[in-house]
Amino acid sequence: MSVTPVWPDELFTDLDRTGPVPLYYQVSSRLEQAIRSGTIPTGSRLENEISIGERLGLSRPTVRRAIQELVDKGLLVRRRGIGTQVVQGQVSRPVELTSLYEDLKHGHHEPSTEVLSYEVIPAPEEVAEKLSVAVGSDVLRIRRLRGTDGVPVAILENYLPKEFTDIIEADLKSKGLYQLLRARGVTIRIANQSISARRATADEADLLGESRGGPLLTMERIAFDDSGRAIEYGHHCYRPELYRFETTLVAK
Amino acid sequence: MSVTPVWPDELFTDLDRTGPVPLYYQVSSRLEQAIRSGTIPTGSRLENEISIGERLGLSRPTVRRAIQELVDKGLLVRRRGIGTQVVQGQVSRPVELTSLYEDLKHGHHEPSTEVLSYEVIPAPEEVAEKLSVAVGSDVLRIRRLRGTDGVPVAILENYLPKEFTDIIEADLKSKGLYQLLRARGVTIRIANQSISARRATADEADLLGESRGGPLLTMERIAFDDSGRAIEYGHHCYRPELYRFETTLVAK
DNA sequence: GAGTGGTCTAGACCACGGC
DNA sequence: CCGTGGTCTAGACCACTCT
Repeated sequence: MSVTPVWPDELFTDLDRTGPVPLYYQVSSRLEQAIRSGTIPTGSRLENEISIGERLGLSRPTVRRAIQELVDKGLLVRRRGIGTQVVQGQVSRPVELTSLYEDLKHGHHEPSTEVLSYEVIPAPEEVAEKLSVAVGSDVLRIRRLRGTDGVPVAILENYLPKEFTDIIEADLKSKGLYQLLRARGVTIRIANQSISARRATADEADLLGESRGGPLLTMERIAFDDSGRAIEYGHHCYRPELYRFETTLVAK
Repeated sequence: MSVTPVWPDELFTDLDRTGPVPLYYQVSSRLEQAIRSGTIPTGSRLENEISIGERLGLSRPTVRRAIQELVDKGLLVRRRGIGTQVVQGQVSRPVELTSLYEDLKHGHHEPSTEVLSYEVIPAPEEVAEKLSVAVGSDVLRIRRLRGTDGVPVAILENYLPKEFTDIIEADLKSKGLYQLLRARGVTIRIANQSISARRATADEADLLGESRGGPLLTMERIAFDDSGRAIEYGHHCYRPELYRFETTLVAK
């Protein structure tokens, strides 16, 4: 029974079966759009998976996969014997594998970057260990001051293996580090992050316009490419009034 | 060709096809165990999905799903045309949807809890909004001091709707909040978290044994149950030398 | 060309929740 | 009891990478 609420049929009329975009992705992204825009209201129930498949001309596994994507994002909830519901009242905003630059850009702010230093140095023990290179071998060290709308937000300190020394210093002013790596054919696949806090040093406080000894939000990250090779080790600190890490967690 | 490294056949000999545990889960958890223990070395390649399926007597989708679980956890990397590899050299430790109590317990520490206050109060505006209840309606407020091995680590402040006032104050000393909610039949499914930092107040500094005005790591969380209803709003602060949030991010 | 993962189909049976 | 999602099968075709 149940007055299964439906969406306008037009939402899914023109699925492209020839192009490179997977069907499940076309369905899930349009569904997500419809939910976020309110076209499908929060709390409403979806039809069962088989009916949806029939209406869209898709098999059940394909429909399931589309739905699963949104369950993983925290937009839908499935309960056996009950059905699938749009989660009530919240916007979910996951921590994503992007750099701060892209975070800010998507947030409709104007990011700015000042390159504080750009140099090749012998790897200190800590950095060598994180990047899995020999202590004392050449590594590229980049230190940047990142701001938004003219206000300093974060100090970014990054270390990369020496073959990346051809990253142009000038490019760092207008592009994110990950963007430059992608342009070089390097895709960051996995990152281990550790978030904590500490006091600002005098140097950091001056750069960020904070009081000396004031609290800073810190993030350490080691990023790996497809093959599991360590590409970047970063140690960043943020002004806590201006930045925070937001996550949506979904229990399995 | 490739010298496809294999695992000992014994690893997967006794799959249980009758019990309630899904086959893909049996495979992925044993595979994970084998990787974490080093039985399958980092960097090694797995056989292709079809061969694995034949060896285990499973269909390809089932094998794929098992592997996908570990890809999502950041233990394996798949590349089209190449194969599946164990990621090199790292332990991944995701932020999970558990409470601090369970985090500490799994970390082989002895967690302790002191209930600082336990009271029903009229909901302040901020709390009412987060829990989607009327301003001034009754909410349960719990404030706890969490320590490990006798050292204070965090101050946990939680708000719950009034129907949870039957959570026994005494139970909070020995059990986590989520554990108590589960025992009441409430499953936390989705949580929105926001991590940042700020100065400690005098009160907080005294409780945590920190210097006044020192940095604190903070986490705000709203947790929802299956139906999307807000169950808990929490505002926690941690001593940054003793606690941090670790995540493994995997690009899709 | 050979081998790999990425996607998709059309069924099947089961477990769980509500009636 | 019925309807739901959860799992599983046995195929198929395609895109990509390496040789």
